Amino acid sequence: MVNGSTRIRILDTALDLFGTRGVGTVSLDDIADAVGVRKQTVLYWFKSRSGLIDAVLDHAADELLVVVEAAIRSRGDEPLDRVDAVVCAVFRPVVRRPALLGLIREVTRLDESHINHLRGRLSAVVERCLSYLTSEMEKGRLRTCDPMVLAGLLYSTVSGTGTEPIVLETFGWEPNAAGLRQVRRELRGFVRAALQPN
Amino acid sequence: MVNGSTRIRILDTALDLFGTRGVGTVSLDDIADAVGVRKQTVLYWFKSRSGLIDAVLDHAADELLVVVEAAIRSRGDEPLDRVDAVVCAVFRPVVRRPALLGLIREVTRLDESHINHLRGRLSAVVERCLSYLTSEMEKGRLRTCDPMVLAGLLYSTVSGTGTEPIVLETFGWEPNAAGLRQVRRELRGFVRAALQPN
DNA sequence: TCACGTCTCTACCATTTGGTAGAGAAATCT
DNA sequence: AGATTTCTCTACCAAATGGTAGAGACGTGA
Repeated sequence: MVNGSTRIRILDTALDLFGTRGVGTVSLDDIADAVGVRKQTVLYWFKSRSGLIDAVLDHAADELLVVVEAAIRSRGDEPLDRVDAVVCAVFRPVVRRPALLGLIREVTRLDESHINHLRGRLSAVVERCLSYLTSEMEKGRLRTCDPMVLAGLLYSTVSGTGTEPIVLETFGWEPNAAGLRQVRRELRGFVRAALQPN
Repeated sequence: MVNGSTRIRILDTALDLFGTRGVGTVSLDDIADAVGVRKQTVLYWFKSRSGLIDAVLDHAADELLVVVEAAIRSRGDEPLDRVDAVVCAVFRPVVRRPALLGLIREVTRLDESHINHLRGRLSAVVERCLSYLTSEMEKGRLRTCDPMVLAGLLYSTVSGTGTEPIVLETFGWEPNAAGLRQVRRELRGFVRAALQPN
């Protein structure tokens, strides 16, 4: 009953492949090869491709939740600082594990059942963010707007920056450590400017 | 030598399917079925799957370029208004042809040759945008920052909003005409606030 | 009328896909 | 030791994939 190491390795590898190449284009054989195992071993641990996808989504949600929760609690009272902390927190996986946000983004290509699965896992954090944004707007400490759409915009901006290095390269950006810091700095400035109360 | 109608229909259908379901998960049979024709007809018009992909990317770039070029010229001198016009212009396909931005976003999943192909088609517009942003920043009429990264952020924000309705739904958004207008309004406000000179 | 280019079709093919069946090694329990 | 559970393997399979070969229908120009 122990081990789990093979299972975990499959999960990690699948997350990377799904996130970088897209769920639909990665076969069980691809994953098995990358892990160094046969496809049938993958099917032993996860009863079907669809089951594996759900498990990987769980895995990704877990990783993301930890990061975001920690960031929300970390910094003081000022809302711009808190949002900034979350932005930075979400930006970290962009550097360390690009596949993570790439996978979340894949949600658009999945079918209803997987979408609902992931939604269930993320709804708690979403609720927290929304009520936080709402209350700070009411206090006049954030630019007033529709918090729901604002949250979506924030997500899009951060996730797009992280998951589309190729697009940024088209705009002339150079993909190295210094470039990444630069992108993060501008991203924070952009978000800050967009949220400033008027 | 005339006709072309079948070719165009294939191109249009492929754009829609590639853009909404992802390039990697759409087969030639899928496209042929949707057009109402056999796979071999598709392969008559485009010598291979890869050739079709390039042709579809061209098709998409054309459609996008027309829209953006028109918007850039359309409005007065004030940079915030111009950027706003471009945002609205890019937002229109979001409503009318969601697959268009979805396809552009697929670039991340494509291989080098297709990426370079698309880049070649879009580089002119990108250059124009960058030099415009730079000059307006120098005149102090836009918030000063790295124009390259700013352009990337703008793209991410608009494209993310348009291509991830499912994510927005997770935040509670309702996908109907009124909801779309709401999203566009907030998006414009968000961008305006982020670009305001300080 | 005949030849030719245009367009779509049927018939195949080798490869890859997700998935099943079940054998065999190794550890764990009794 | 013997029995059982855990884990990975080989050997298949039916369906779907991108692609080739080539026939036949169609209109157009000479």
